[in-house]
Amino acid sequence: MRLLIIEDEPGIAGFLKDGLEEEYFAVDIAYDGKTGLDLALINEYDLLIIDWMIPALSGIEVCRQVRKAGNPVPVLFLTAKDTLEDVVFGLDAGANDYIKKPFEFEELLARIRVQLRNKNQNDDSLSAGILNINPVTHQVFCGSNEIILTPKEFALLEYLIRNKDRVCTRSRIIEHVWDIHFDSDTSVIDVYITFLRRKLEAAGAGNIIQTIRGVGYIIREPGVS
Amino acid sequence: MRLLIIEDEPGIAGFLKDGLEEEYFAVDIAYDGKTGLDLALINEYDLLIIDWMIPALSGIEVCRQVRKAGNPVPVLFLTAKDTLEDVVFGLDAGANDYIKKPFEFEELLARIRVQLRNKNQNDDSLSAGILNINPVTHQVFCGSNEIILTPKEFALLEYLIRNKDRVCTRSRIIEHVWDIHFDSDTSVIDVYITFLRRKLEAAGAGNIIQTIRGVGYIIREPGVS
DNA sequence: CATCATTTTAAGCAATTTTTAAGCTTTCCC
DNA sequence: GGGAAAGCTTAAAAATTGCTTAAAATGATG
Repeated sequence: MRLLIIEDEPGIAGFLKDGLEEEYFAVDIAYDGKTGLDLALINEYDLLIIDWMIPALSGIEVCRQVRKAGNPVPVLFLTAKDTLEDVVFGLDAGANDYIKKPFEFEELLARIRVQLRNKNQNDDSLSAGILNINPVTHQVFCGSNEIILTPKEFALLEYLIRNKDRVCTRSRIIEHVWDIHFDSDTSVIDVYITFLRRKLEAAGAGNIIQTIRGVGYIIREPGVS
Repeated sequence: MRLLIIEDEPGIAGFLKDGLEEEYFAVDIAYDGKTGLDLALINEYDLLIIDWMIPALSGIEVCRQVRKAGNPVPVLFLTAKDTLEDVVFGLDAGANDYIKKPFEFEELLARIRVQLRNKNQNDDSLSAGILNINPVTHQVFCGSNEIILTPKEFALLEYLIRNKDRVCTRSRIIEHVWDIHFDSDTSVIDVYITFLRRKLEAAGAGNIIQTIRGVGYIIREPGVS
């Protein structure tokens, strides 16, 4: 899951990036509104976290421009302000939620999960067939027995399942799971697909990851055509 | 909708103008190529109808100059000629469609409508009849069942559908899908058309790719003549 | 600092896609 | 109807892509 943080205070930005990367998000940072808007329009993020007070272009203006471009990405506002008018103003500009500074990291995480969950109209746990994964505890179950995955393995599987029944292209996987944005001839994806397939197969999930040659991979929900 | 007719025979020009104005088009007429080109460059038309044989500047030259100026306005050629070379020549010069004289007014009207409709198609998913393709996920559906295509097959189908109801010449296909810009006597296109037809037929889409002998191929939206 | 788990790189092999080439069929014009 | 040109089909060669494995790099932990 790929996030963009638009925040001018390096301390807060760095703290957020570290904390979110520990939760296996791919995180980009922009230190002013203009850069942030450019990044948000060029790349495809799963969530934007925008500070209200930032240089070059206000957070609210960034949000408005993103919406104007027809981009429905969830937006979470970070704000010191808390008067009702300001909140209304922000939500009218197209924000999905806001959180007041100072905030608990746990609360931020919870609100991020809410937004990402809304995206797929699912509850907290994601599933595909017999497979069940929990993004909060980072656990994976095949029926009743747990599959132990490394962080990268988990991130890849989570991305595939969040986008189940859709083809995930190699470039999108490398962007959203590895946060690599330039062309490269790495073969990490192949290797991790092999790792995942081996563990899933051993746990009795069968081979649910299908290859779309020349394009990418897909996990299909069985029985739903 | 504003049209420009470039046609030297006053009889035909007048007949077209009257008929099209009855259909609520705004119609300008130029009686020679030079005047027509000036008008086309100065004003903003939604469609140009150009006769092949006109004084001062040939129709094909007008078309080429318009394209050279970066103007993407749809161009419909009126031609008495119907040898293959001439049609190829015209389409390569940037024309979108052609109609042979003598023609039925109804047919001309239908072709005009096709061009104007194509103009405002900004939708993310492309379709032709029962067929639906998604350029983002590289998936193709015939109704509800998916058709698995290789990358080149997909690229070819996408190009044909993006240009549906327009003739796609072999040279344009080889340029846009294969990125080959020099003449070559390859027969890859034939082979891939065969591949595509076989897969589409098997999926129940019928034979929607029509051959225009000596020119290229076209996918027509059913229900539009 | 040494150890262990995780991640990345690289290389050989296998499978699929793409291209080439040849023979066959259809269409068009004389 | 006959010949030529254009398109269709098929099979096999060439090129590309993906899979797998092992080993090297990285990072975390005591």
